[in-house]
Amino acid sequence: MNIGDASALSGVSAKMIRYYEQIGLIPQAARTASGYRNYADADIHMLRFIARSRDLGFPISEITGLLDLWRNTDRRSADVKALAQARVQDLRHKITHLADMADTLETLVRSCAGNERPDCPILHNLETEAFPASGRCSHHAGPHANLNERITS
Amino acid sequence: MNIGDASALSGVSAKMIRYYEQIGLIPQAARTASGYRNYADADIHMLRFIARSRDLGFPISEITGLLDLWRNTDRRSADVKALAQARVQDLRHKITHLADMADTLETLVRSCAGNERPDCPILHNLETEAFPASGRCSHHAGPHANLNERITS
DNA sequence: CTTGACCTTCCCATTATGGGAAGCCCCATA
DNA sequence: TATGGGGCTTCCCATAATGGGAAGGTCAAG
Repeated sequence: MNIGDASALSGVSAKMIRYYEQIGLIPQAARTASGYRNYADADIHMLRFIARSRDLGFPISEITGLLDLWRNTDRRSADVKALAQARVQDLRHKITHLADMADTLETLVRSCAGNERPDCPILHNLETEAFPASGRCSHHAGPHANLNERITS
Repeated sequence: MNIGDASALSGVSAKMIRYYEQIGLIPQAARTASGYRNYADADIHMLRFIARSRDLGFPISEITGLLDLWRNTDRRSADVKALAQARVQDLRHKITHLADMADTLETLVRSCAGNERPDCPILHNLETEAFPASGRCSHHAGPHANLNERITS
């Protein structure tokens, strides 16, 4: 099966399949004589597993471990659970952060007349709110600080 | 005042100050004879405004407009409010998405024994959950689809 | 005058994804 | 059989915002 079919069946774009192969998330695909990648049903299965993992917020760096556990029939379900739990915590953390921003902004929005006059508490807040206080921080984020995890809608 | 002082006073890293200048978010800084950037209090003010805007989740692309409104004393507060409202909506949308993922994962986590045995409903779900259904989508995200908005903690 | 702290520019890395070009391959239809 | 269109290959580029680090100039204090 060519990469186009694998893509259609797994829901992972051909671009991404090649990328996953390139970064070593999935093994090198078999090739036909003319160089076309060739996939079997087991590969589709794996691609779907990856897609679903991405959907649930796992970064690729964690999916490596997830795939290892998946393939290892001697795994301990506790290990899987631990990975998932960490992910949930991370998600909750991000949600809290976003909700804090949204709440603050919403409060400001409600306090703004939203008319033809120029005076606006939103701008006032942006202008004067304390900087060393508040949640602002410049320290290095952890390995999973990014939020671009299959959130495309 | 040199860039280091401007950074300390505004809370924006020197790297970012240069970057903001480079992409045109802020005007070219004045330079001393030897080429050092020179900042005045008004510049610090502007940098703080930007930092606070980032804190509240505004992407840089929107801060341009925010700065314009800030400087324009003929502005209508309605325009500011509209920008902020859109931002709130966006944040809520992202929160919903993350919460959906977290809830699904949490359900799976709760159903997993987490012991020495290999059987695990989490892996089972990742393996078999339908792909065309669920929230998976490959369509292009809008201009503000990224979630990397000063979420570093 | 030296030294160390600061500044400059330039390049690179990050995350996951898509766009697009140049060129080869394969099959169906004329 | 020839040809065309669609699929495949690799390679480079862009995204958003941020930091790291190197090579080299500058400034101020000792």
